[in-house]
Amino acid sequence: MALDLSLLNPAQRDAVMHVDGPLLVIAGPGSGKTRVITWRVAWMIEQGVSPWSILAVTFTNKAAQEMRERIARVAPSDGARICTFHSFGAMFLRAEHERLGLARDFSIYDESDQLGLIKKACSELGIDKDTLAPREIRHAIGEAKNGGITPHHYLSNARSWREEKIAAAYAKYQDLLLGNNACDFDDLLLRPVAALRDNSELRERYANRYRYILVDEYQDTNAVQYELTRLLGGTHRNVCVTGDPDQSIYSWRGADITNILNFEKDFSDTRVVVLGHNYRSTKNIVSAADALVRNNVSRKSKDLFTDNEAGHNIRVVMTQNETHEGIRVAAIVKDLIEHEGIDYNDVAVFYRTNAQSRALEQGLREAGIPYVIVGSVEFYKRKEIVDVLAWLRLLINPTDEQAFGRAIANPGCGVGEASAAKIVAAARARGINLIDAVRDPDVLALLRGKPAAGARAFGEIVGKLAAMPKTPATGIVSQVISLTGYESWIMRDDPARGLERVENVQELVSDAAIFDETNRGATLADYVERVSLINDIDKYDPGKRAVSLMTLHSAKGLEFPAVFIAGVEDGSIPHMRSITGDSGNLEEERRLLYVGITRAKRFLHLTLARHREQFGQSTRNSPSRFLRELPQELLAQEDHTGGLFGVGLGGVKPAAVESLPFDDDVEPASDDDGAAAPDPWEGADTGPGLRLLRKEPLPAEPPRPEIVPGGMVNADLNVGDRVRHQMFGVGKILSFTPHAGGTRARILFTGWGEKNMALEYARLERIEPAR
DNA sequence: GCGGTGTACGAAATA
DNA sequence: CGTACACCGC
Ligand SMILES: Nc1ncnc2c1ncn2[C@@H]1O[C@H](COP(=O)(O)OP(=O)(O)OP(=O)(O)O)[C@@H](O)[C@H]1O
Repeated sequence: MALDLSLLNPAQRDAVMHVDGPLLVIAGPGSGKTRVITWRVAWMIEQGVSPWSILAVTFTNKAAQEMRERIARVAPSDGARICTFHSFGAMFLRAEHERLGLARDFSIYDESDQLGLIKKACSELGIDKDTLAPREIRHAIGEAKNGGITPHHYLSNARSWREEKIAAAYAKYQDLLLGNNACDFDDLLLRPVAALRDNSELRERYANRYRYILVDEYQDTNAVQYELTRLLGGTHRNVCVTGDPDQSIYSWRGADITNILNFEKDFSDTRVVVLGHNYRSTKNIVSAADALVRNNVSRKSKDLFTDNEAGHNIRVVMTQNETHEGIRVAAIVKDLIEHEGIDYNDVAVFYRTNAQSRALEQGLREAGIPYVIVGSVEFYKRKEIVDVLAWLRLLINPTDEQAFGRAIANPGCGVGEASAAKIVAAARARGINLIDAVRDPDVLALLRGKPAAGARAFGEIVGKLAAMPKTPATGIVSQVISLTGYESWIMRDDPARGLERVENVQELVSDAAIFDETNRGATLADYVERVSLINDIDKYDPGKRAVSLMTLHSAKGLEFPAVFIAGVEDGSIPHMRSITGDSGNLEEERRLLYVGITRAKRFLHLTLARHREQFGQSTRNSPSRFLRELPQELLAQEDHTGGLFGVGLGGVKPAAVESLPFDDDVEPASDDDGAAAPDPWEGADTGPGLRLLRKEPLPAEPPRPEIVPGGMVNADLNVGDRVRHQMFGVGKILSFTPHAGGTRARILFTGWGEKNMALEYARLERIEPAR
């Protein structure tokens, strides 16, 4: 148990043994930062610091989990809080919910919940979603929240009609969140920060509780996380932050690299430790990474070196398309396993976007290579899972209208959007929650026919579920599935993929079971909270021998003996949006590749596909510009395209490829560009020829038909008339559209937004225009 | 009003 | 290609 500090180098030891006062550890990749953090915590505990007073914040749940385990192995660390910023926020809000006017079991809204709420806000405010896209509003709100700007603030700074609308939507959105007893991800940080800032008693209490604070990946903290760190640690100043400006890859999420650059100013007398000795990778890999990142101009130069052997060259594998890329990767994996003593576990494949995993998976699968997707296209985001979770969320927080809407629609029970809205409105009006509302005879009396029967059935089920014990979580989860008949509904609703989706639902039950197992005494609320904060699922079989697939972003902090980076092409790495758009940040793309490269211990492969299917059509790609920045003598190029990529990268002719195990492939003859010739199509489409073909601006749209065709009962309605609707109240007619068997009217209702309805079904009542 | 169906549009990364 | 949503029939 005792720590053997001789296993650390002098710089690492300095950092580990620094207990009181601010500490900044700038750690190059593979320099033992993780080791330093875990040992430092262990050291503090050994020095008599109570684990209870330690707060270690990591960036991902995976990192938190790993750190918890590693610390537990070297010190009795029970009681230390090791978590992400967001779970700290959630914990804080739960503990302080009362003083913050929040229900204890508030819901945590993810992006799609947010979008739903924003749409609702727009609709209630009469904001047309074609003029102002809900996504844009969400983006604006996110940005505002990251900068700590309140709706009120936003409005007073609004410079345009557009910004005023966004301000209104922001305010409404915030209201709706409140009404639903919900927080979005940003609120999980913002609300604690506001509370700690405004309440010194609270701040002192928390600062006293957490007398030692560690923040990992500090280069990727945003303004709010920075504020939180200062609020908690500003007084006692026992704050240790670790990070590497060269590995900052989250600026798109508001991460601000100046947080780490200014740490020394924020905390005077900071002890600074720089770790530059890489213990992870071969010389060739370290040199390549170092050469690459030196191309970043806005960067403080920093040394990265290693005593490890030179190792193998970096293989640059050029393939024809993404399928071919998958096949080649699989072939090399097989070769590594057969000839290099590498195990499946030792191999990782990284890519820029989740969508790229498909072809790689296929290649591995067809070669019989086991793999796992780490942080996959999030399990908890699949429709069938979201549906079941909506039921769970509703049971925990019966004021959650988003959850209610989803639960009542899935499985479909004959209650549509409008009837659901009616129940919601009735609940609001009566000040009761949604579960009570849907079981209230007076509320049910507002509906008739199919919706009424459906709502009654729904109410019975949800009532039964609400009465059940909420511990353990698994019981309720399976009850939801069986009582709602969810699985048979899926099979009926989507026969093609029904089976797969049923399996996913089953997997959710196992996930809950694992949760119950590892968190004895935890409730359904705990499970729902965890699910809201984590988007990856506990796999059954963590020790499974398998190749890991993940995005470059989720690779941060990990290491593997053999690494593949797929799609090293312009447009992918760097991503298209960073090349074209002005918001793009090429340096961050370079850092992303840097992070990927430095995950490799011994074998590194960069693969390229000449063609890639995107949106159903083929694109042609050039090698990543970053390849030219790597020392060419460290690269071993392998062309499996028959010269489709043209001349070698960086102007160096491809070296005669060493005899490779895969040369017996039949390569289709190159049917297009020859080796040195420029692509015949490239550059041409920007020529003047095409510009002449540009379409003339479209003629202005013909005026909409103003008058109702067809002799309906309501035929005397006109655009602009005010009408009353049974459910939506008073509204104004915007337009009519003829359709088979009658007429539809687009009507703007106050408080409900725009609705499109068939006149023969909507029992509209005309109100005399007030003249 | 509900639910089925056709189509227009769209995906960078994560808590 | 896959999905979200607008549209239309009942
Ligand atoms: N003093 C040391 N002597 C030998 N090996 C070490 C030493 N310190 C760390 N290592 C090894 O170096 C590797 C990288 O360490 P670690 O994962 O802590 O790096 P890191 O700085 O967290 O990397 P990154 O910032 O890239 O995530 C690990 O395999 C670790 O065991």
